[in-house]
Formats: sequence, structure tokens, C-alpha cells
Amino acid sequence: MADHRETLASALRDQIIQGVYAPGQKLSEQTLARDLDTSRNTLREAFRVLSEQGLVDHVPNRGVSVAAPATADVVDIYRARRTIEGGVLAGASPLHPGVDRMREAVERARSAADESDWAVVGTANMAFHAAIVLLADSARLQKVHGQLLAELRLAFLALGDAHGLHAPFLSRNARILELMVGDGPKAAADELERYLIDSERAVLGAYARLGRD
Amino acid sequence: MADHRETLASALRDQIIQGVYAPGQKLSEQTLARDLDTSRNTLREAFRVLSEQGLVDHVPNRGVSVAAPATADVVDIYRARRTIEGGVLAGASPLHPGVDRMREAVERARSAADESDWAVVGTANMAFHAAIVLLADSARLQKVHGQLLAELRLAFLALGDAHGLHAPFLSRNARILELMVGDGPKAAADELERYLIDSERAVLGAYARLGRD
DNA sequence: AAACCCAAACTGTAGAACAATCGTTGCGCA
DNA sequence: TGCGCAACGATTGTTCTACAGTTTGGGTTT
Repeated sequence: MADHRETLASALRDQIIQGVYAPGQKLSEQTLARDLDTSRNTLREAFRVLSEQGLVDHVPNRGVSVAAPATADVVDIYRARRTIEGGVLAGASPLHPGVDRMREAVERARSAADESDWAVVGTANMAFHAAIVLLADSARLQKVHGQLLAELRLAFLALGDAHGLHAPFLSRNARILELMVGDGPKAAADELERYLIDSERAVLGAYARLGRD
Repeated sequence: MADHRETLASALRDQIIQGVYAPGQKLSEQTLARDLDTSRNTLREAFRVLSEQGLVDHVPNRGVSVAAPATADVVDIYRARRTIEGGVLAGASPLHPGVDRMREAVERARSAADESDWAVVGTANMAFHAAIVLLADSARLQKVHGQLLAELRLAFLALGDAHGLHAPFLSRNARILELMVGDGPKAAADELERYLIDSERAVLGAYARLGRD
């Protein structure tokens, strides 16, 4: 087992994002270390990374558990998304290569929707918004935004509903892209702002229906 | 030694930010563990946190060293700052309590400048921009922005010049605040954008003069 | 001077051990 | 029965030791 730690954190990250461990689930050091065939020390190092990324909650003396975003977290995440995605889009050029990535994501989402593959639709949806951030040419913004989306994915996992939360917004991504190319960044950013507000509302509504904190 | 790790990372963070360890300096696990009276394992956990925060560089099999932002990093950091600070300010209310924090920071910088305490001026300057982000009411944005400023502080440390990089911009913070209250968020955000462009230029200029990569 | 090789130093990882803390169980008492 | 409380067991926090794999620096050889 060579470069464990580097791999371990990202492997765990993928598993968490894909729902292998449910949001809120306790991650025992002993059990996980045994299952992942690694030592507690190495595992704990990976935990620090994931904790810093907001994917796991770490409570002193009580270990770590998969993050389970509360309503307040969802609100916070969407605030950050509006600032970052909105700011980037408003200040970007419609000629930036990242726009092609946006287009690709839209098409991927569309064809996945045709086949009713809602998991892929959700992934493509997020890829669209990640592509928006590409327009800023900032590695740091990309990283941060990726972490926001990862946290949000946990919220979706907790809701267990990919269809209802992504499908209605599919066409609006296309609309944003259309505005970006046709009417310029400002118009696109305005639509994005509305999109994010509505999306947030949908998630919060689902949370409320589930009676989450 | 009780709650070491939680404390350790933030203690190390403070030391790094205050220049106890020079940017680029190698941080030996053995040496540091001995000096800080902790174990290698615990220290390594702290390293993961700092690495994730961008304050130290971690190269596999070669250990960690204090981050030494290159020109490309400075550019990246300022891109992120323009997006975040600009986006927050443009969308904020002049009546938000955070505006008072901005005012306090301006006054602190002013009185420190009167006493030629440039270190405090620098800190107050950064506090002003941190206060801007407060206007978003987003813990995540605050955290990210704080990490950007911390990284930038390393750049300033590498340049070893607090006066030349902060003094010229002192009055412009006041101007931004004035515009925010008087002419509204949009005008303030426009001035902030210009401020950040000029500030970036100043840092990059100093980098070029020092012949840094 | 350049290429090569070797030994020392350091990092990466594992594992055992023990203290500190938390949760729970079960007992005693009202 | 119900409540408080103490002891127990399990888990985390931290340290230490050990060793394999890499890097580094120096010396040797060509």
C-alpha cells in the first residue's frame, strides 16, 4: 500500500458523495480502518482533509460522521453559490472556452433526461454549474465551488430524490446558456440568480416536507 | 496535552501567518514535533488541515513547507477576491451591520497609520475586506475568503513590505465605504473592483522587482 | 567535470499501547 | 415504578516504536 493517504481521502470522498455512507452516518475509525485496509493514523489524516472540505463532521471525542447539511447549511451554500457563480458569470466572456463545457453539460443532461437516467441528469446539472465557474480561470474558485456542490450533493442524498430536484431546472440551464451567448453575461447572470433562488427554494421545500431540522 | 490537534493546527496557522516560519521554509516533521512537544502523528494531522487551507505545500515523500505563493497564485487569489468581495458587496445592503465593521476597520487603519504602525495597518486593511464578506451572511464564504487573505499574507511576508503595499490603499477603503453608504452597493462594488485591480498590480509589481517566479 | 553509487535522513504507513472521554448499563434508593 | 448515580465498555486522542520506500547529499570513480 503505497501512496495511501492521497488516494484514501479522495476514495472516501467519492464513496461519501455517491452515498455509500449515508449522510449523518457515523464513521468508526476502527471499522473503517479495517474495511479500507489501512491504519487508524492514515485514516485519521484522511478525515482531517474531508472535515476541512465539509464532507464530514468532526466532533471531538465523538469521532466523525458523514455531513448531513441542515437547513441553515443549505441556505449558506446557496448564498455562496449565488455569489460565486453569479459573480463569475457576470464578469465572463461568452467566448471563453468554458462556455463549450456548459453546452456539453446541457446536452448531456438532455439526452440523459430522454432516457430517464436521473442520476446522470443530476451529475450533468452540477457539471453545468461547475463549468460556469471555469469561466473565472481560478483554480481556487473551482475548488471551493466543487466543495459546495459536494456538500449540496449530500443534501440531495439525504432527500433521496434526484428527479424532482433536477428535472425542473434542466431547461433553465439551457436558457442561461442561450442568454450568455445571445444577450451577454449580465442577462445570463440575472437568470442564473433567479435559477439559484428557485433551486434553493425547491431544496428547502423538500427539507421542510421531510421535517428536517 | 489534551485537545492538541484542534489547537495545534490553529497555533501553527498563526505562526505561519505571522512569519515565524518564512514562506518556502521546509517544515520537518521530526524537528517540529519536538519543538512543539507533540507527536509526529498529531503533527501530520495538523499538516493535512493547513495543506487543505493552502498555507503549506505538501509534496509526497518530501514533506511540507510553508506556502510561497508564486505569481500565478497571486493572480488566482485576486481573481477569487474580485469575484467574492465584488459579488458580496454588489448584492449587499448599506444597512447591514457588517458595514459598521467596515467602518471600524477603516478607523483602526487610520489611527495606526498616524502612528506609523504599518503592521497594524495591514491587519486592519485585511479586516476591512473581511468585513465586506460579512455582508453576505455566509459562513462558508467567510471561511474561504479568510483563507485567501491568509495566503495573500504569505505573499506580503515574502515581499517583506507592509508599508508600500497597504498605505496607498488606505484611503481607498474609506472611499469604498463612503460610496456604499452614499451611492449604494453598485458604486461601491465598482470602486472595489478598481481597488483590487490596482492592489494586485502593486503586488505583482513588487514580485517582478524581486525577480520571483 | 560529470556520472554513479552508497549511506544517512526523512517521509509514509502500520501497529501497539495507554489516557481521556463518552454512552450505557445496571444498581441502589426514594 | 422511576430517578439518580456509579461502574463498565467502547471509542477517540495521543504517543511511541518500527520499518519500508524515497529523497538527499557526499564521496568515489571514470
